[in-house]
Amino acid sequence: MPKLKPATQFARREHILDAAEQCIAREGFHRTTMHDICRAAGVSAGALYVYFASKEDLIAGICERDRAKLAGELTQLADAPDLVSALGKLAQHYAVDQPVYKRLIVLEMGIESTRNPAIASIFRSVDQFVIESFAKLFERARQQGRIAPHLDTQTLARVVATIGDGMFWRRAIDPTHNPQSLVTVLLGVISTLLNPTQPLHHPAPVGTPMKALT
Amino acid sequence: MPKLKPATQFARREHILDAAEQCIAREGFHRTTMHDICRAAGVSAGALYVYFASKEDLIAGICERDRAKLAGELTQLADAPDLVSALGKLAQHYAVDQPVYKRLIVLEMGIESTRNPAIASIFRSVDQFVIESFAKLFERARQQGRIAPHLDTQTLARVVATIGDGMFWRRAIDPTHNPQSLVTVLLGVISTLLNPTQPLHHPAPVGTPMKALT
Amino acid sequence: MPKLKPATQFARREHILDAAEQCIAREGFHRTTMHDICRAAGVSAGALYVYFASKEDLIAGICERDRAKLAGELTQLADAPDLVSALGKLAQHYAVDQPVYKRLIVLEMGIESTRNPAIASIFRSVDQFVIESFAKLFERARQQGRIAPHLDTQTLARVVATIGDGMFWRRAIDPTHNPQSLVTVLLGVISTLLNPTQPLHHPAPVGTPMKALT
Amino acid sequence: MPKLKPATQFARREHILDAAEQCIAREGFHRTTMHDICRAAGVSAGALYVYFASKEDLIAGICERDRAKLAGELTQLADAPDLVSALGKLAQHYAVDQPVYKRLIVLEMGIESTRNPAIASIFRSVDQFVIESFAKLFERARQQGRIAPHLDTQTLARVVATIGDGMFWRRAIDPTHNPQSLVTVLLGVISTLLNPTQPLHHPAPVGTPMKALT
DNA sequence: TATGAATGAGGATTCATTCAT
DNA sequence: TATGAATGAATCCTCATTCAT
Repeated sequence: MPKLKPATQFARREHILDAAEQCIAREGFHRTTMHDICRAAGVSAGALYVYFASKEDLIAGICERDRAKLAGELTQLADAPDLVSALGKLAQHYAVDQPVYKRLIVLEMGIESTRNPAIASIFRSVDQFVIESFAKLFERARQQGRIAPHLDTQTLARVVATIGDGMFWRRAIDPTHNPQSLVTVLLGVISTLLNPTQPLHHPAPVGTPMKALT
Repeated sequence: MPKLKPATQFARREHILDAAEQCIAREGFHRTTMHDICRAAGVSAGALYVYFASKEDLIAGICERDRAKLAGELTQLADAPDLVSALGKLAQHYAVDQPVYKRLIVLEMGIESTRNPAIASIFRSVDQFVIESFAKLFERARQQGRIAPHLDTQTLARVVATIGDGMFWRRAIDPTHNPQSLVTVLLGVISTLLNPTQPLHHPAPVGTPMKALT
Repeated sequence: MPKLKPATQFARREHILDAAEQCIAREGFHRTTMHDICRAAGVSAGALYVYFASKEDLIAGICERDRAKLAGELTQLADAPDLVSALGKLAQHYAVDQPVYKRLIVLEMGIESTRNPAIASIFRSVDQFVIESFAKLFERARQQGRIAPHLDTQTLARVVATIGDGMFWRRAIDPTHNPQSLVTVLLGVISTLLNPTQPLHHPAPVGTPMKALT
Repeated sequence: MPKLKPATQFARREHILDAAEQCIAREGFHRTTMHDICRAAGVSAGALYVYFASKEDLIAGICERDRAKLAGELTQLADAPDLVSALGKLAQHYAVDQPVYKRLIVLEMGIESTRNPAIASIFRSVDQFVIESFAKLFERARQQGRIAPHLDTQTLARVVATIGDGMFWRRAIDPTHNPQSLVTVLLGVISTLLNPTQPLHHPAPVGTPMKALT
């Protein structure tokens, strides 16, 4: 048989990853069976193994794709003129707009990263990249006099990342959670950390969907 | 053997739960086999099933015990004279001193709560109890003039819980994480939220082990 | 401890056998667990094993008791003045009055006898005894001129036994079955086989409970 | 493998059913393990579960196949010109020629039907069909003047079925049993019941193998 | 004797992966 | 490439039996 066009191959792989994400959000990595994924993707077991060497590999594929997307979006953040509003858009996207099932996948990934070296490598490198990006962002802003934090920018980055983690966790795990109001408050907190002289709790308005990141 | 003394039965149950926690922290709920747990507890399969009706039941037992302990500790918090230092001790315990494997169990629980109604019931009721406790605590402190937050105490409670979630997540997931410094900063943030007029970043010193809660 | 009085021992054994019969009628030999029987008898596992060395032994005990009773009742039959009415009482007892669960036990026994040598020995010896008893009964009646069958009495005995088997089977297996009417007809059939000259289908009336056999 | 041809699938299913029947005749439904059946069929556990969803399902499959065959053969009986000889062929097949293990399966089925609703439904519907078929057969023969029974045809049908049950039971359970002679006698009995005026015990000769039904 | 907790081999079933077609 | 039947080790759980108390 003639080799499939790379574009078709890529599309099929993506399709399988999409189906797998749905299954995994519903059941978790380890209760999702390859057969579940085959059914969800409308693909035979044999076909699935053309695109992924193993279940491990498929899970890694999901993580890689998700984290690459996050990393890409962070890169765009570097050019943002208004730091706080850029962070607001990011928060809006990841802690409000994005469907819960995408958040659940990230939790699965995080936990898996404590056990699975392949996932750990993907997950941690992106996590460090995120923090480094924040740190650079903050450092540049500080040098340009746009922010004047009391904390060093490394710590600041870690604080912001941790607050983000909290929002993501709660978004995924708490069905009674109202993300919007919380995001507003926490963005205010971050804003104050960046510029302690500014009055507390008058955060830049958020809520504009982050088109570019969807 | 005649009927075991309730104390012995309880101790044996606890022993199994301890062993199961170790396994689950290492492998997760679904990759941990009953056989693993038997081996870790030094107990036969049959004996294990004397104390737990099923794997589900054992998992629920772990969650219940863990959450009951948390709820108990929160109850003690109500009598704390100094709110911020009490929160500091709590944070110190859960985000710094407690071994990482205990934190991983909580992550497992949270994720499981999105899929397993029995776990959901345990997890969410305690989660709500935590937030309610915070809210009451803050409300009382506010009425006594010990704090003067801009936010309503309900929102404040949810913000504090979310920041806590972030610390717990990072403690569990990030091996490069230095919890102590982060806790100090975030406690400062909370302190400022409670009393916006106070200067930022001079939080009450933390680091004293939380004896009463261990 | 002082040895239990033999009467008490016997009573306890009987009690366990009764409980076991109930369980086995409900679930069959192999789906009945020793634990089921313990619960039904209100006896601990250890106690049960005082009276029966194994599950095999308990099953054999049930069979032995049941078959001994049957053999005993057949022995009484030997003295019956009216052959047909005596057979009628027997049929009435075993194919009409006796509770279905007792019949089910006999089916279990029969099947078990095809696989389990211990049961086979018990079951077959009594089965042969039954047929031999019938044969002798018939032979004596024939010699006394009370019956005048065309068939030899050995064959006659086997025919009667087989017809009995059919009634017992149907009684146990068919919930829509009306045993009374069938017994009447089949007793007529047997009556005719014994005395072909007598008019067909005016069997001796049956229906009187067989007190002595209960 | 691409999708197996339905014929192949059917054949493989039949093969498993055959193997399972052998095992079950030897050990009974509940002492036969799926592994036994796999070994007997030369098939892996996974393969077996392609064809049967569970042990229950496999047992139901055995019952269904067996009972469907019986029902089919009864249907053919409807066209028989000579009623007694047709019944003779049936008896010959089921109570003489058919291997004992097939008979044991039916006993297993019957007992299982008292506990397992799925089996009960299969077993009882065919049992009723058998009796109804007999009743119709007898009723037609009576209307055509070919028989002149004293009993109503419904009762007659139940009597004949019960006598059949007796023969089947004995064939399965009694290794000393000589089915041929008994069948001859009992067929004579039935013949007399159908036509009480005819002389007793000169039944139509039986013994010709029932080609069409094998 | 009696208790019932404990043992551990064994049973039904699942599922990642392979491979003949 | 794609199919899906087949493999078989691994999983959860049961249960006849034992034995320390």
